[in-house]
Amino acid sequence: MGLIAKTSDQGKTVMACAGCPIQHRAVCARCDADELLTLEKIKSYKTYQAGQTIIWAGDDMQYVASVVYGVVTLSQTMEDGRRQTVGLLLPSDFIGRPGRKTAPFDVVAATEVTLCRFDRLQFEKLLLTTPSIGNRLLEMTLDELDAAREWMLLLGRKTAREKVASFLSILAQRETGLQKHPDFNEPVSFDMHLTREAIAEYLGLTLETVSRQFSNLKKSGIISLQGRGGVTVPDFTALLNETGDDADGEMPA
Amino acid sequence: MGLIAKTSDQGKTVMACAGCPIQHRAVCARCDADELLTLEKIKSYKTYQAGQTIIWAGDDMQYVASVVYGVVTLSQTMEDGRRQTVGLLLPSDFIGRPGRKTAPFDVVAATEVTLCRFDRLQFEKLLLTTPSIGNRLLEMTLDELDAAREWMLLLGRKTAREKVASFLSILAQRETGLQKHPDFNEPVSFDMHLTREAIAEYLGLTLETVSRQFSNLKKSGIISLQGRGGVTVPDFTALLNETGDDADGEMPA
DNA sequence: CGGCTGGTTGATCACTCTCAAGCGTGGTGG
DNA sequence: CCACCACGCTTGAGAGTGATCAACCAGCCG
Repeated sequence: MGLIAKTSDQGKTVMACAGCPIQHRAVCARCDADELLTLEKIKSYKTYQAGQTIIWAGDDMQYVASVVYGVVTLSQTMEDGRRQTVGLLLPSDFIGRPGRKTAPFDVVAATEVTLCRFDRLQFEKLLLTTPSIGNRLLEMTLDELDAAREWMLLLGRKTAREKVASFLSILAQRETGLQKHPDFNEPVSFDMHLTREAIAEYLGLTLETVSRQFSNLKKSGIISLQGRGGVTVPDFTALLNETGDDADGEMPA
Repeated sequence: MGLIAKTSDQGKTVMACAGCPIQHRAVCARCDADELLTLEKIKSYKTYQAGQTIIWAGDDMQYVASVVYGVVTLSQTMEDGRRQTVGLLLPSDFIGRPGRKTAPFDVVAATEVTLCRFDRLQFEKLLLTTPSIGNRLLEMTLDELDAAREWMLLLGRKTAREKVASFLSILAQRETGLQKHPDFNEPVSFDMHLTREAIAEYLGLTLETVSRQFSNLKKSGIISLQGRGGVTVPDFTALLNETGDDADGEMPA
């Protein structure tokens, strides 16, 4: 990917911020050269395998981090094993919160994941003196709050079919980087990365119901599947019609 | 309530920040005397009647605001009328977001509500120069994000009975200002303020199901009702056992 | 008194869950 | 090389929870 990267003697990958693929969307997006230099001093990269739990709910968090590659989920588990995924973090999203020592949720690598980590205490100190980070973090947190609230509508009110269609349309938009007015008539293809079980945990369904809805959408000609996570949407507008959302251009702001 | 208050000639109530009941929890909690003076210049109070919609989704937001008295809900509506409440704002909670011009959700006064409003543009300017506001707002937003994610577990995975019990326990804690280790054996009484319909919109249920679950909890001796919103919980631990959450001390941080 | 609003309760329906069997692909070892 | 197993996925049958439709009740106000 044309990154300036090398592997240090501790086995941790070191990259220059300059070549970072998420530099213009991450928490550091508005930092100037000096500030980036400061961040470089306290950052470290770490890669996790698919399925690995990065932090367990209740654990101490020594780091905050940005997702560089891969998909991370935040999940909650009830005593009897019921699980709900409460956040889906894609590259440039931020993990952790200044001022909180313990993790409120399980943080799980859904695919192979690379994080850009900052020591939490040093990051907190930096926040006090660097408004460009604090303001960007506030902005990202407000966006995530809006997204969480959108998701509450899905969880509380949508049917299984609408949930699956919404999931696919959101993934399609984020994965393919569709902008505000994509060509709705072009077929869209992408990879889901997630298992049926992970999808079910996110949608508040069982994996069987998710599977059935995929079959239904396939039967309706809304999507087609190519083994192991591949999806093609021949007509994106048709998919949007299945989500239950306002048909007309309510694209993410 | 012992407030330094008077009504101006425009019919708007004016209060000094000094006597404000939410001063130590609101967005201005960490402001010094000078900063409060600046805020006083751009603030105005406004009261709304129960049931009134303060802002419709999509409307321009001229103000951001703090809730001073009353209960405010944020809700989303689908084309066919399905509605989901995605936020319950109590006194000291913050409405609106810097940097966004239009409201993403309906903002509704569930009870009579008094807001302390700030002109949005002036507030945004203030944010750039006053880290004590920005940091407090970040903190509050992160708390709301955590709360929203807790609610996602409720919406996605809990049974109707667990939802109603969770609602009551949360309300009990916020309404009575219970601290981390309240006396669980003391009876707790409070007022729900919300109609069955508003509760149902928040819990992702129908009002009939909510009503039935109240009846069930009453039959089980978990709660008793005294007409028009009054609730008594004789044994708070018994209520917590019905929420599906970890029984042991998982109090909000 | 009658209408209105919010709440309760009942009967039935349907969507999703649960339990269970079966399929396909990829990996391992005899 | 093929048998076997493991894992993720699909599909089916039946059960259960909550939605829907509907009647009724209580308090309030004109």
